[in-house]
Amino acid sequence: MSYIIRRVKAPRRKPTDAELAILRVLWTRGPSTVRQIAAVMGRESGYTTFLKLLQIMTEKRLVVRDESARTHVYEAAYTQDQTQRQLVTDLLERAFDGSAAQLVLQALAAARSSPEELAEIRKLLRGAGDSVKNDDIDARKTGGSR
Amino acid sequence: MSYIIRRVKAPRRKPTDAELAILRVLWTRGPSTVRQIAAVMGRESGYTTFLKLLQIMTEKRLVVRDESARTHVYEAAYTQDQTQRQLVTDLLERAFDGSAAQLVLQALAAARSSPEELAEIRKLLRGAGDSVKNDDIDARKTGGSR
DNA sequence: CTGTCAATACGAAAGTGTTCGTAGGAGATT
DNA sequence: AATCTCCTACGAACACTTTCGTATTGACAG
Repeated sequence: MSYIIRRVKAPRRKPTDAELAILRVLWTRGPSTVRQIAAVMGRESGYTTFLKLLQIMTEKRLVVRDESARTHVYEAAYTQDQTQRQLVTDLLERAFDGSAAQLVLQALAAARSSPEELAEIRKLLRGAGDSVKNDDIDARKTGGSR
Repeated sequence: MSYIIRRVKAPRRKPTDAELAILRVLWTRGPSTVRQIAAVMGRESGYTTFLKLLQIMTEKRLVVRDESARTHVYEAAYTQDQTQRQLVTDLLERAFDGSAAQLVLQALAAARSSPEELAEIRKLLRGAGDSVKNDDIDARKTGGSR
């Protein structure tokens, strides 16, 4: 007798480009309908495209769907922090051999950070001391983004 | 009269997963043959897969092929630094709204950096002063990676 | 009840990425 | 020359992502 191996819970792949774009809307706007998302993205025409994507994302458990009302409301299943960390971890091992220092270096070079940002990063490093605890960092929030 | 728009030079897309894996081999080993790459990756069986990928990468100008000998030798077209920066830039705007500070934060949280790495990052920040010049950073080299 | 509007569900098409089987050529060995 | 081995070239198959056309359903006004 042979068994078919069935994956009970998807291994949580990283979101694709289009999916990430939608997640960004959900993170900034909060729970939203398909139409709202399409509107924010300035593609009112491609309504069904977003619907389809959100259906797929629901299957992948990237978003949670509230079906109580006739018009469904979607919400990101993971916080922006969680997803960002996942993506950074992925990039770290795919292209940086796990060297966070090298990645930080490239980030600074790529973004030409403002003095404010540099100061903030210094503060974070100082605060982190010598061992970084994830929860500490989760609690902290960065003020302005650009 | 109407003209067909022809893209003369591909806009240099970012390497895919499989492509990046091959590039990593080329960066560490230097110019290599298909067989060498397949061997390093422990997939001697999938020889033609790597050959195909390298042919595609040659078209995309991700690698340069030396055809002078019967057995071709491939070399990365861009340095690891250049590619890393491209990938970081991409991630930065796709998932971090351009906030380098936030990305640095997540990198530190994700990697649980060693004290040595943290010290190194601090040094880089100090050296960077208030405005980061890319060339400065290019010149500098990080010692150990993990 | 019936028509209309807006929303979901579904599937097909097009593009890209990855794997692999097969063909054919060049050089070495017998 | 015939054969064997290693190499490149090529195309097909498969999976995944994105887009879009069409069908169906539910709510509601008339």
